[in-house]
Amino acid sequence: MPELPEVEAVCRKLRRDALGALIVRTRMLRKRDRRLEARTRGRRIVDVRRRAKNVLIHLDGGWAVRAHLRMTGNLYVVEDVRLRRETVRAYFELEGGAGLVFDDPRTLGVLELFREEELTAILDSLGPEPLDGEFTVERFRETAKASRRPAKIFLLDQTKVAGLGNIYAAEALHRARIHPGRAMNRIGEGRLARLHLAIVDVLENAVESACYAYTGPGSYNSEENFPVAVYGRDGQPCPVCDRRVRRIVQGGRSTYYCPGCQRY
DNA sequence: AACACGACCTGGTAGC
DNA sequence: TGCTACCAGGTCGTGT
Repeated sequence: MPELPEVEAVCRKLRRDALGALIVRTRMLRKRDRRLEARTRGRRIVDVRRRAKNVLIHLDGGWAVRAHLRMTGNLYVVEDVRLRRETVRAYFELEGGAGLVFDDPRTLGVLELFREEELTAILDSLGPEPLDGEFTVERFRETAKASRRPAKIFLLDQTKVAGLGNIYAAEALHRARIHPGRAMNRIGEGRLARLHLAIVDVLENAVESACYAYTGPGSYNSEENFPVAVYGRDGQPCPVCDRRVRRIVQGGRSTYYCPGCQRY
């Protein structure tokens, strides 16, 4: 489910609710996660950070948990760890009875334990963070020039820009008025700069509404929280020009765009 | 380098 | 009501 803004919201909530907490017990309900049980017990959560769509839970002693929520994952703290949802895949029982829960109905998410040094090596392959200074127009232009891929596909590549997913890639292209099928290296300087700005704007707005509105599973990206212009609005009028939004398939996934606003 | 596909999984919903 | 088919916010690996 989550793209950068939702993952950011998750991280902020975890910092608020779990920072400094001691993990007294860990229960992994899936075999493939069991490796984490022994090594997380008795450790304290010293930091929670985000890199791209990864949630990084730093523990004392130089360990870190990398959580990737993929399509349906969610991480949150419950006051009473004994109150459990069906779809919970893992929980870290915290000192005092609260629980840090990894909820993941579709079980596509990832939980991994690393030494801090290993973690940095893995995260280094990701592209620049769009809301940090490292995502400059120059850098964006350079990678764009080197790629003939359609814009939408390019934006989903986490080594080019970190954190965009299917929704915000579509929204950024709409805001920049660029057709999702346009080859990256054929977009002119001005429009490229516009796209760069659109990515930052869309994500900043979405972070704001995600952090404000995100309260638990299934509750984000509803129309009130983040008014999408095109995503999921096949056949409905574009809020800018009133033409009907279209759905196409790129790389096996839906792309929504407005044929009126977004030109090649 | 790009593309097409399948794999990983479960659940919701539209249509018959 | 009950079945089927298709859809889903992500990523990785394989083959062409």
